[in-house]
Amino acid sequence: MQSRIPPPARTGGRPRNAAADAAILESTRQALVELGWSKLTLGDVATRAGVAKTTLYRRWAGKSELVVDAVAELFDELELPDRGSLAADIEGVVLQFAALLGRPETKTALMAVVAESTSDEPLRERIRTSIVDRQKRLVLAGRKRAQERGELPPEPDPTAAGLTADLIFDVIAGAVVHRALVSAEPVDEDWARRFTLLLLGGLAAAAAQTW
Amino acid sequence: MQSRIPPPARTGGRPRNAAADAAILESTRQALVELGWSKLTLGDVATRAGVAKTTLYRRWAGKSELVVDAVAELFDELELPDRGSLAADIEGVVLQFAALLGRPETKTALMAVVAESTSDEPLRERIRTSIVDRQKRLVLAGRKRAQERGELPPEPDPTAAGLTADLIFDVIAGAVVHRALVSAEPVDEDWARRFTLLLLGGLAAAAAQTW
Amino acid sequence: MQSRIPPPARTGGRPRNAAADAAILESTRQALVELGWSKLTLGDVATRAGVAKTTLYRRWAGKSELVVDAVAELFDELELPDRGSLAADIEGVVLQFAALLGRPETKTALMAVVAESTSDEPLRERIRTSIVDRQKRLVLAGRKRAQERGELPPEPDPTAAGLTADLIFDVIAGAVVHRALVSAEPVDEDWARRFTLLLLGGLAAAAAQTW
Amino acid sequence: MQSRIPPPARTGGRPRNAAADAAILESTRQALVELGWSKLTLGDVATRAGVAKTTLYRRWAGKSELVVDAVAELFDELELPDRGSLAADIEGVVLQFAALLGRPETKTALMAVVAESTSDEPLRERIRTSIVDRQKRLVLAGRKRAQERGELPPEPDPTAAGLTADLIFDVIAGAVVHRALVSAEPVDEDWARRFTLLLLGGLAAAAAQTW
DNA sequence: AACTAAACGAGACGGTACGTCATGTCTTGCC
DNA sequence: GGCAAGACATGACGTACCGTCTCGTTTAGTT
Repeated sequence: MQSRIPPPARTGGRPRNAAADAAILESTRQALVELGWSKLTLGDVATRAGVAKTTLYRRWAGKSELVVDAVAELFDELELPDRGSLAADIEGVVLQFAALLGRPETKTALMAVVAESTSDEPLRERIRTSIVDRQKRLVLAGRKRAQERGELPPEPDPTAAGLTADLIFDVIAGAVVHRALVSAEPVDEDWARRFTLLLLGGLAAAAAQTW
Repeated sequence: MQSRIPPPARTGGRPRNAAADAAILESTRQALVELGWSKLTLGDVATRAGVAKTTLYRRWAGKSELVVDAVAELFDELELPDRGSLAADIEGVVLQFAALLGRPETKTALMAVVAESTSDEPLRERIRTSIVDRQKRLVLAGRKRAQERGELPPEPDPTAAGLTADLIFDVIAGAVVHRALVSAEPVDEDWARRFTLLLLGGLAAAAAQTW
Repeated sequence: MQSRIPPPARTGGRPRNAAADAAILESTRQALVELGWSKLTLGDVATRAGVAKTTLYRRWAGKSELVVDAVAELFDELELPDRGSLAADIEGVVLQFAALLGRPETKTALMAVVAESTSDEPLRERIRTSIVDRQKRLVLAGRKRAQERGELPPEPDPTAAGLTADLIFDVIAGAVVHRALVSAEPVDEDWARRFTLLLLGGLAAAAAQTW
Repeated sequence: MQSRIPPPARTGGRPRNAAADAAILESTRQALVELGWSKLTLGDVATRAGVAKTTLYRRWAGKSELVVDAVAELFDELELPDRGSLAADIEGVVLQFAALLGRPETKTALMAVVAESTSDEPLRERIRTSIVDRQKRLVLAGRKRAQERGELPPEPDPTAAGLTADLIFDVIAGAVVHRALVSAEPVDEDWARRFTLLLLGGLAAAAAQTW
């Protein structure tokens, strides 16, 4: 995944300061918390990072690209906890994801860049690769683990398996995001339990059908 | 819900031009389609509407408020079709909602104002009353109709009923939005059928438990 | 002479603040004294004048145009003193002109805008009308007065008269500017006397020839 | 006169590339013609000369110094032609000087560096030695030759001689510059003849006085 | 029919941020 | 040590919108 503007083919010249990247991304998250998306300015980010505006523009094409990168780093910490059962694993992921969305930089930035991406195809692509697909791995890993535990039967048809995984993913991610950001209600243990119950029940019912 | 700035108590003076409101809202939607949220400017909207900037500011407090109103009008057309069964009704709502989200002005505006609302409580309130609650009513109406048909048992506990309705609502709206805007995959009849199957199966399983 | 950007044909709208013009021009001269031409910035001028940068750009196209106007105001104070004889009048004008060129805002600005004008024809035209031609009037007025006094014969041939006036003008203005700005030597009473002697002697000799 | 930054005392290391100097000065003149003073940038000059910016800064302190050197080279070609009489010699110098000022790089650069020099004493000094004094020598040489021819009497008082030479120099250089750059009229043979007539007549008249 | 008070268009205004550009310095690796 | 390449901090550029303001001009509904 390449979202920063790459340095020119190295034929000479002073190399870019690697520390600046980290400082810029951290400052971006900080500024997002304090100012929100629409009041965040690249000049301000540069100042916080102790870096010139030109340095920032040399590496990122604009506000959206920078924010996507800054937020994407946060999604690296998501992982599938092993809580012993499929239901518990799902609850764990839901709560972990909700905790991430509860952080002000994430909640503000995520919706804003998605909004921008509705009229910017490359940006949508970058969001998908940098952010969204990291979560999809969790769904696949969770199913694999459940199958190893014998909680789920092996899926013989790979096409149907992919469709189901996509559906599950949209349901989980969509419900949690909607609950947290649109309904603005807490995603607590109780909600996670009820949601997991609904999801697993639905999957069982669906598995009984011909898809 | 009143989001426009109200005219002063009428003691005389020229009344506001009612046609201007419609022109402004329509121009706002048009501009959203062409420019997206971040490049939409109020000056541009005023020009398109053939109206002075002052006229616009006399009636709305800012960009977010204006866009919420402009988009809210689109949600007026949502209604619960009677397709004969609970499953068919849900599929109908899903497809209707997806069709609305397919329009560029809706998709852009919805995510953008939600993003702004993460750091603007009054705005979130306005979004809830103008937009979100219009959808939630469909869930409630759908359940009522299903109970009348005998497809669902009456819910004796109003608290549990509310919790369930909220959960269903977050799942439906969240999944459709995520599919349409983030995954950027089509919400077609097939997807709607598979999603409905999952949802109803989950509800049945959940109803068998003590919530 | 029109060097400011004119306001649009008045059909409505808030009128320009006339006081701002004076404040801007005065601030420009002040900044020229302190900073010199190349370090003068329009943002700084705007700040000094207590005016927004946009106001400044609404009225002038750029640095050169602004400085020409600012300096041109200084040339309004030049006038032909009546000192009783042609020689004394010339000496008076020379000293007056030298005093003007001695002011730091004039000396810096004049050469700089002339330099810019070498690759900017409209600017040269503006300099000529706003600044240079004001001085040429002094030559014509001086000759007229000398003719009334009987010190010079009436000039029957208008073409030759024009040529002579242009030549005199280039000699006077050029010599004073060169002495003051390039040689950087004082234009004092002694120099003025010697220069006038040379000029009048030359004119008398030239008048004896067929031009 | 040394206006380039001298290389460090030679203790070893790679010597400077002498060809680069010529390329830089030539590129400077070229860029002056195309861009004018204010739009000329050192980075652009370096690129044209096929040289790194650092090389340029290693040798010159800034834009003014570089341009003075670039233009000074042009003044090397000035010389006093022997046309047989004082009047003809003066006309020849005037035309030669005018031809130099007619070149766009000269006219632009000369005024610009003089403007900068009004607030930069070392720069003025450099201009005087590199450029102005080259012209003044022509005045002195011309007088010497005229005295040898017997057209002018020997000047017994060296102080008065210096004063007169300075005055003549300011008058010639000033008038030609003003005619060419400010009035923007051609300095042709006719003008040169009329100007010389005026000057020589003035000198004769002045010589008749006690200075 | 005249009065009155607000709406309206136009556009100036003080601000703030934009994204670009030039300056003069620095760092790196090759000659 | 010179040199090409290019990153860097700095700071001005000229533009675009912001939201407010000041005009002169409608446009009702009173009186």
